[in-house]
Amino acid sequence: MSSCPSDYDPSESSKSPQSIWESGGYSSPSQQVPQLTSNLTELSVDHSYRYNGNGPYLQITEQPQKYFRFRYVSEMVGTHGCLLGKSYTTNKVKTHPTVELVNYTGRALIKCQLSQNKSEDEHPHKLLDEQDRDMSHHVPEHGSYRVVFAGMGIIHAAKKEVAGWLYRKYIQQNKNEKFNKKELEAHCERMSKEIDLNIVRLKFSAHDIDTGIEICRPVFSEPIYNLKCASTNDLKICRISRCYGRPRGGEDIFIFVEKVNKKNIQVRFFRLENGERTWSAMANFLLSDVHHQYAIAFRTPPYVNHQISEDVQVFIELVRPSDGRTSAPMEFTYKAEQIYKQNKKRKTTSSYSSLDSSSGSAGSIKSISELPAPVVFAENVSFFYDTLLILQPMTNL
Amino acid sequence: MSSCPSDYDPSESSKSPQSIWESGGYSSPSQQVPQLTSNLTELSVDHSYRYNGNGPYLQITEQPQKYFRFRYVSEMVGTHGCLLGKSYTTNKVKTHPTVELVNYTGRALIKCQLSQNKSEDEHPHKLLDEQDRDMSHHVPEHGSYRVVFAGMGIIHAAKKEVAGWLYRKYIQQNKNEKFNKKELEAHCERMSKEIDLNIVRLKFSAHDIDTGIEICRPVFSEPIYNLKCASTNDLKICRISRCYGRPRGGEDIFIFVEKVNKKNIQVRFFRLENGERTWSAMANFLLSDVHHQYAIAFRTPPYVNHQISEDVQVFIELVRPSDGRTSAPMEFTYKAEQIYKQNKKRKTTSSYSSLDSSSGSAGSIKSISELPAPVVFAENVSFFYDTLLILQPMTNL
DNA sequence: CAAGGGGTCACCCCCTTC
DNA sequence: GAAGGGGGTGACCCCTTG
Repeated sequence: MSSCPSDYDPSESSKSPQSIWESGGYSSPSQQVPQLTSNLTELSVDHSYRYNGNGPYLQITEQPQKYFRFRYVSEMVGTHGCLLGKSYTTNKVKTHPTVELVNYTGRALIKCQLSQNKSEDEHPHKLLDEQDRDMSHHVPEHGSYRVVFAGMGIIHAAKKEVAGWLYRKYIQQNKNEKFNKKELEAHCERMSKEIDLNIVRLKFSAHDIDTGIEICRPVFSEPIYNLKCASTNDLKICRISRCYGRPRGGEDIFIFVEKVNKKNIQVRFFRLENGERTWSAMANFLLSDVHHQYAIAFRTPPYVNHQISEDVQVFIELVRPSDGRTSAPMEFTYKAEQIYKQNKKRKTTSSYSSLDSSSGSAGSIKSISELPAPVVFAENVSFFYDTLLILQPMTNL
Repeated sequence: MSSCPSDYDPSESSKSPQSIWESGGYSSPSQQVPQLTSNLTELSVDHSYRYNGNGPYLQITEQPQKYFRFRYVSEMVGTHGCLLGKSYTTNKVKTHPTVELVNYTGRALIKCQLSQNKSEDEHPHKLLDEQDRDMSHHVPEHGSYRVVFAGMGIIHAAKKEVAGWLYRKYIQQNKNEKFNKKELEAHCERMSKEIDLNIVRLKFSAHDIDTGIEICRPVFSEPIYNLKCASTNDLKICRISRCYGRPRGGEDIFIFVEKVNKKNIQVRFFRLENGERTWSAMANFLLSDVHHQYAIAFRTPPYVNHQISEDVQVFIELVRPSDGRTSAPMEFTYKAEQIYKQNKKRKTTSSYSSLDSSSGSAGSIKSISELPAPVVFAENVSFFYDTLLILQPMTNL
């Protein structure tokens, strides 16, 4: 297994408790390939595709995009775009998941199916290709073993259908065995809860065109996450109420974010120097500061050094503890305070505790060029140069 | 009708296109009262309850609360609280909708049903009282004609069931008539769309205990709005990113709000002097500034006078154009700018157009006591007195 | 139309307080 | 536990833009 030449190594991912019920066989009702085996532990036909150094193998040359919206059948009235290739995210040229059969000369059938993420078992969701078939398989053209899977969609199975689907699958694969109906139902019910309906992988397999026997081990794509789910979606900071602050921290910032789970979200500040994170700190907020999954009010963390003599550019990102995933970072600047800028190192701590008198400003911004690029509101800038009116007379006193 | 002594006047509210299908009769399957009439235009039995100056009448002595969450049957597993009286919102003493039969001496049956808002027709939603019956009716104790309706809930009918409900209602009320099935279905389908499922009224009626005949005109409560609906719910500003700004406006503020509809929401600034709104202005924002129904980023409007010499306390409120309803106001302060405070009235307009150099502060706050009470974040205050550090050295130059 | 989105309906749970 | 709320989720239904 570890000798598989694919760049994706699924070796750590076949420990699902599902295996005994799912087995390794394919159960598509509409496929030409006969039922291969109903017991994965035997691996009786699997010997043929053990990679031996120069045998045929499948290679994914274009991974699918990482995030995609899984659609319910009821949403399939029109079209909503298909699964694109990963490189589309960077270059704007549309690609599609692509697989290549290497070291093979005969005719072959390349199939694509949905697999679970934590195991290699079939996923209850369905692939929908352009022709509205529920399973997608392509014959490579003569001479080329590269197959582009264009026009695929991921059809979200209804949650409550999953247990029944597992049950029927088991019955069909174990026709001769006897079983306790109640027990099997309960088991399928439990198993259905183990399947993550918001992550799938593409499983590509190559088959002899006549016998249907697998030519080599199947390959699995990188996981595809459901774009419309708060636990797997893309994290994003959409807007920020201000993108500068004092090194001492403790200031309130409001951010607008894409759907998050209040119990599974953090806001991290970090500094990047030569590509390395030299400092990081979590922003402070309570569960109740997460407003309906779409906005967060938090307190800025203090920077490592409160007495910086120059502005420090840092970044803010969302972090989802459950999977460690982070959002694209937003820029944030810790503004050097005037007294430290001018090398006045006098102690000022005592004045912090005074509440009764103060004059206020939002920071100590000396020049518009020090400000981070206005990532969200270009108009925010007006906020700064307008205050010229106020401070000029004062400094001229 | 206008001579009805009830403090609620429903005279403008019986113009629904539903009338011909719904008619004025009651169609509860479990009631003792026989079908009265199937044609409201006749009003054949209605003469009995025409108020003639000293006849009996019904009077609502406690209106129902204005906002209440309508629950689906599926949500009725436990209990989720019942419909309270309107005065509960102000005093914290629990009351319930209450009605009184005046100028009557015999025994009577007082019933409560749900009616639509724009017409007096029955509402597809159901009343659920303590005993889980789908209709509520109380007999007044001897000597007292005041009835307290406690323990009622409003059961939300499924939207797709409404057309069928209308259809069955019509069939039952017009047993002898012949009709075109297709046409009637289409009509009911259309009619069902006219019923607002997020507003109901309570309809109280008084009946002779033996004959079931109505003793007087029924009374209708003030409308009750579904608390969980973005077009009828309570508007609320939950949080604000800052509650002060410059008189010229144009500053960005983020607010967290309860569910709003982006096409049906405005942010209004206004000034209150001796209880009168002496100034008001709408904040500026685009549809895209409303973030997923729960947050709004807007630009402050300029105050009527840019050159105020003293801080001006105003208010911010949400406004829903569709029904004119507003949220509780939040305090906001237009801070007088330093130059005008010190009576320096020199022209400074030319410097507005300069972009290349500026030094900034958020305003010209001179004293913490000028700040509005911290409505949301008490800790916001630290923001101000901390800046003491920055400005003090500058003004002392 | 295609390709993306966002909102909504019902329903399902989860908290708090006693 | 019940009572009295509240928030989140699956499935579905729309709407913008080109």
